[in-house]
Amino acid sequence: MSDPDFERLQALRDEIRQHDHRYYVLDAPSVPDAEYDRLMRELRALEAEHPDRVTPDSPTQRVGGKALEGFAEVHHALPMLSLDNAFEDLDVFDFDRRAHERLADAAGPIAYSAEPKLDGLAISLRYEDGVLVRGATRGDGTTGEEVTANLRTVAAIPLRLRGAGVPRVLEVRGEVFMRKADFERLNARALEAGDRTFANPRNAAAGSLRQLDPAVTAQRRLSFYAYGIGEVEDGALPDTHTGLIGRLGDWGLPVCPERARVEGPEGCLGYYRRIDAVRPGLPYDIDGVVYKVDRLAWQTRLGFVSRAPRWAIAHKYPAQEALTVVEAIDVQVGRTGAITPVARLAPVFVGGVTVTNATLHNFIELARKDVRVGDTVSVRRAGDVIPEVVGVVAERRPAGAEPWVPPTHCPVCGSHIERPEDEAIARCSGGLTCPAQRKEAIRHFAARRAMDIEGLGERYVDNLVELGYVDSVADLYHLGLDDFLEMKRRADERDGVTPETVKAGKIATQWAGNLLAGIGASRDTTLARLLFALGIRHVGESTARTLADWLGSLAVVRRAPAPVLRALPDVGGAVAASIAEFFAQPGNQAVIDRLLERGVRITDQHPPAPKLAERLGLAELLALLAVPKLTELRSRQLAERLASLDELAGMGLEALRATGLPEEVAASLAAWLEADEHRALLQRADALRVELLAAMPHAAAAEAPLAGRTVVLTGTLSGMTRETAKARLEALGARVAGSVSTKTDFVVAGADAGSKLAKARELGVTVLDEDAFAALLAEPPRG
DNA sequence: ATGCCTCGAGTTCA
DNA sequence: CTCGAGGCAT
Repeated sequence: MSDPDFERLQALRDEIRQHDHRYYVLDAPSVPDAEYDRLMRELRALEAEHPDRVTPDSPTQRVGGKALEGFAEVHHALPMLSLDNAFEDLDVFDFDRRAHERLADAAGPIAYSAEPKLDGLAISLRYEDGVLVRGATRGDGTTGEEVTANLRTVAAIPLRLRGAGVPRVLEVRGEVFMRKADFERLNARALEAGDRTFANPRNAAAGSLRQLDPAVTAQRRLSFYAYGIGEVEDGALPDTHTGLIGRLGDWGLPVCPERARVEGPEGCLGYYRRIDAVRPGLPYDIDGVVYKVDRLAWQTRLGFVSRAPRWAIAHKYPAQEALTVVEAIDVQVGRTGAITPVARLAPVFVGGVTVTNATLHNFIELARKDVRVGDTVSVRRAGDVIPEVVGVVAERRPAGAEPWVPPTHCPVCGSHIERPEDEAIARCSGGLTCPAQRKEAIRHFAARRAMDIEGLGERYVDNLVELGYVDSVADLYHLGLDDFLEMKRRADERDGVTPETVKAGKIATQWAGNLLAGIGASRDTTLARLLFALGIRHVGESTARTLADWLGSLAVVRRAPAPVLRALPDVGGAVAASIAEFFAQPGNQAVIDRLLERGVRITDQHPPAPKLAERLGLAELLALLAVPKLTELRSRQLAERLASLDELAGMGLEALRATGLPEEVAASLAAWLEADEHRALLQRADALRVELLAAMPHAAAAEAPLAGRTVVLTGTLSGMTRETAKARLEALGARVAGSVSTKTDFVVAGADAGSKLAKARELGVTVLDEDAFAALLAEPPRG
């Protein structure tokens, strides 16, 4: 390479770096884009002639070439922490007070470094001898993903640090985000190209950074601000956080210009309000501000609580809300008859989506908020998902707006609406005579987690019920092709759909065929699915499984009296009563008979679980009868004097006294036994008890590898669906729960895990990433 | 009695 | 996801 060429190469690189720095770090572009592009093109051409001169820190190396297979894991030597959250002023005062308590020698207010909390992705950048060698996402804080190739394409991230005093090894922590303007440009372009758009800048930034092809990342304009450091070797650093961030800026790293040094909690709150005021004008989205104890030596002394530092806290802004007008308040009738008021809203964009409906939960809640038709209300997406009405803007209430009057009768069937004294939810009393409840019951029956009838969507359920083809779920199983076609024809007629063409007829036939096949395929099912599908109140997937596992067969479940049901784990008085009541209805029994007659077949019935024996001892069952004053202790006493429950049914007050029970217990029991229905219950319960104990297999099944373990799934697994993961875990004997607590044995965290992961860390619960989970499934622990 | 912890049920939008 | 309510440990 000739010297002039080499000089030109260096000059080009320097100039481009200057422009990058001015544009991304100083936010003050010095040349038009076209000029910048020209420089880049020249550099690329020159480098193409001299491939041996291409260095990793050359600006051209930002745009990576080849797509990755996946991301490698990176272990963070110093974990990337999460922060505790403050939501109210009081939380900030508490935070400051705790810091003061641990820094007894701190005279006067503590100085804090305050900065906006950007809504982006936390990353770590490793510089060795000033050159970027590795970039990684935060991941779970301990282990992240290696995204160096993608981060290289982020122009705001210097590939080489400038200036003096750069440590030999320096890990920089900061946030990758997308500016509002860049986000809008990206979405506008996507819209033009017919691609899908991103809901918000955070999603766009996350999606862009996780691109396997760095060339895609390169086309998205991502930004970066440094806000801290990780590992450092061989380097001297300032002794305050403010000084540290200033130094990072000196070395060419972009840092947030809105930073401030404030004193005491009052200073923090002042900053919080100042930023809130300018928030709409900021070029990026934020979800709060962060305060850090400024003096680094003090940070060290304060240390950590589990995974969060005691020297920093994130002060969050309330979730973004938007104002809109209530056009109407409707009520919906759920499967259990629950009446839910829903606000119909003028469409409004909030939290990344357009909202037109928002739940008002129940009458009490609605009355408390006093929402009226015509009101201007504030709407937010609770937990960033489900829209809810936060409150009414009182000043904007139109004159003459009347308080909303809850209906007294079901809008669908006209039955009375009842609300038990101590419950918040009002219910239609119509039961299955109410078409709304019937539809919901059938839809529930057909749902994927229930009988899984493919092809039976909401519209068809509505039509089948409205036109009288289906009254109960059993009716689904005797309809034939012709019935479905006839129904469709009548539905079309009713809706005024144009006369059928030959082609339409063909499509209808195909639809009916598919539905018939779907219904047929659902006939073979499991006991748990069928029990869940029946829609018994208080019996969800989990309870249905408990019933199936412990009792083993439908025959037993359908005639189990409440006390026997109460012997099962997680089944108490309310649940047992609900189940027993369901099966006490002749109509429900008839539906089950018809289901079986029409070919519904339970494939997994088995004898009752052996472990049931210890829960169905005489004493245990006595306690489960729910006789007033008959405590567990007294039940045990009584049981010792009895050979069977039958015997008890024949006992009067005298005989009971003779067993040594205290007078009032004996009296209470005698009174209870007077009722015929109670004696009948006693006998039924005892008969089933004896039968179950006799039917029980003696050999205990081998212990499953994960028996007794509770697992929680969170985030998105790339290798399998949540359903599959759940099934695999359950096959190993584990229980899959929905929320993390101290009882959770471990959490499986996929990508973009949220609050559950945070909670797991807070509680110190073991977290498995996807690889570890795969390993566990491949080789379960023995025993 | 009290306070977790889980489950059930209802919910929105793309 | 969030709420209420049921179950159960303390």
